[in-house]
Amino acid sequence: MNTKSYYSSYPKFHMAVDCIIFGFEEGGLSLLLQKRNFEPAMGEWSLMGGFVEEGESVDDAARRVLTNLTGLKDIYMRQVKAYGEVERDPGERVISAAYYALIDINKQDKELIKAHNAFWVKLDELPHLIFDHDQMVADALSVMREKALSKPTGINLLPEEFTLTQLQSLYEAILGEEIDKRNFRKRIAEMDYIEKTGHIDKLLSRRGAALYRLNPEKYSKDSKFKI
Amino acid sequence: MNTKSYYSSYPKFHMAVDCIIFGFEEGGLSLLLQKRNFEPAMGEWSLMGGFVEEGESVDDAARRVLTNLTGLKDIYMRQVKAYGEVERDPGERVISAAYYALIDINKQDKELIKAHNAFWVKLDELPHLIFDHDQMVADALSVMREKALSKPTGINLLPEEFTLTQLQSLYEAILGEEIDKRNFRKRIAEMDYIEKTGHIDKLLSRRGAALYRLNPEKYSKDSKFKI
DNA sequence: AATGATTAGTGTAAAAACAACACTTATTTG
DNA sequence: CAAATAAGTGTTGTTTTTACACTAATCATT
Repeated sequence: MNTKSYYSSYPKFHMAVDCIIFGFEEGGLSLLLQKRNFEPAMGEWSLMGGFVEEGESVDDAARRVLTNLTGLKDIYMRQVKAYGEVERDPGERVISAAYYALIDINKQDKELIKAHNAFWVKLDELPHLIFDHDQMVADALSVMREKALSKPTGINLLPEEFTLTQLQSLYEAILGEEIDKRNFRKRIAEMDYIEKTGHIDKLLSRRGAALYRLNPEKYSKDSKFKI
Repeated sequence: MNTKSYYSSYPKFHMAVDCIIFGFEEGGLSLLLQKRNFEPAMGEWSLMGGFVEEGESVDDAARRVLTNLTGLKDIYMRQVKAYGEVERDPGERVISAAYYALIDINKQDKELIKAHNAFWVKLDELPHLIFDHDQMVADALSVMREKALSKPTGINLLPEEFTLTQLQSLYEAILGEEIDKRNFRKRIAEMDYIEKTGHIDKLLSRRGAALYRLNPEKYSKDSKFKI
């Protein structure tokens, strides 16, 4: 019996991924958006997306789209959910899985971004996006913030060794709110896998600041983290 | 220009839904599983699934599968995520979105279930499931429990008017752990949208117990709920 | 009528977590 | 040597969470 025939009577659909690419810089997050210079919805703003290819997992498609646009590889991406309304894309039916990523706003291939007519837009200045992309962004933000509260998130955007001020800025950007410095440091001090390296940074401040790193040997999925 | 042609060069995929149907009864949750009497993976255990049809949203496909199996309509279902590994179904490539639902284990169409060769299995006695269905169940449980901690969940499984003991049993089943009675009642007392009706249940206990109901007019998405 | 069984209903106190808050220190620059 | 800058540090009050045990009402049994 030919196993390829079990499902042949069922319909097939275009499957896409849409990437919510958050860019971190001191002061807040931005989103990498595309001003569409192609149909459909030419001239409007949208997330960066792409179609899943034969023989490619949906996760891999998301990674490919991210790499094509930014040149970055091996970036943590997480699926938010799939969006499957019939008319979500008015052109033709497409089911799309949304993924988010968080990257350093200064570490991507500017040429590639320009070639795709993509721009960084601050989170609090977002234009209206096509289709259900506004919803995708809202969902992704909520998932990412939820995660950031209970797992170290985005530490890979900082240098290998970082100051607590840098770490706090990262968290303030992700959460979109200010954090009390003393309370923040108290909480970090409880996590033994974020450890002082003994090195001192002399570039970011006059006084100098202790450098820390995340010790991957001490960190596991069950390690406690609470901001 | 024919809008139907924008995407025509991209591949298409079978799109399925898999339903994690939790059944509530005093004492714990069960899962409605299918002992497959068809290929592929005949004889093995799996979630109840189905293919998305032309002109049908993915959400609607999940609702249809639930209705076909249980006879139940208008049940809250929530998507967990989409699963898109290339080889996840060894027969042929299928992308699947997982949805969970929580229903009353005594309120479904037993004939339909029998016709589908489906059975209720206690959560702590689950067999190994085919493909990535174990992962789907784990993910769904985690999403549902997360939700139950911050939103009233499953109250529709109780009678219109219910006792606090019933509500506590529901929550103990969902969370899979015992809850302190006094602390539980204290927390419920803080939610003004769960209100005493003034009626007394005389069936479930000798003493009789005050009946409560969820007042939908007082309840909104932003209402506080914390177990 | 009294006893036993069953489930409903109730409060307190200790511990832990969280939130608010301001000054001193080290260093560089002018 | 004064000014500027960012790092670093504790305490206190408030809120939240947890642990814990007895009385009340009713029905069934004898």
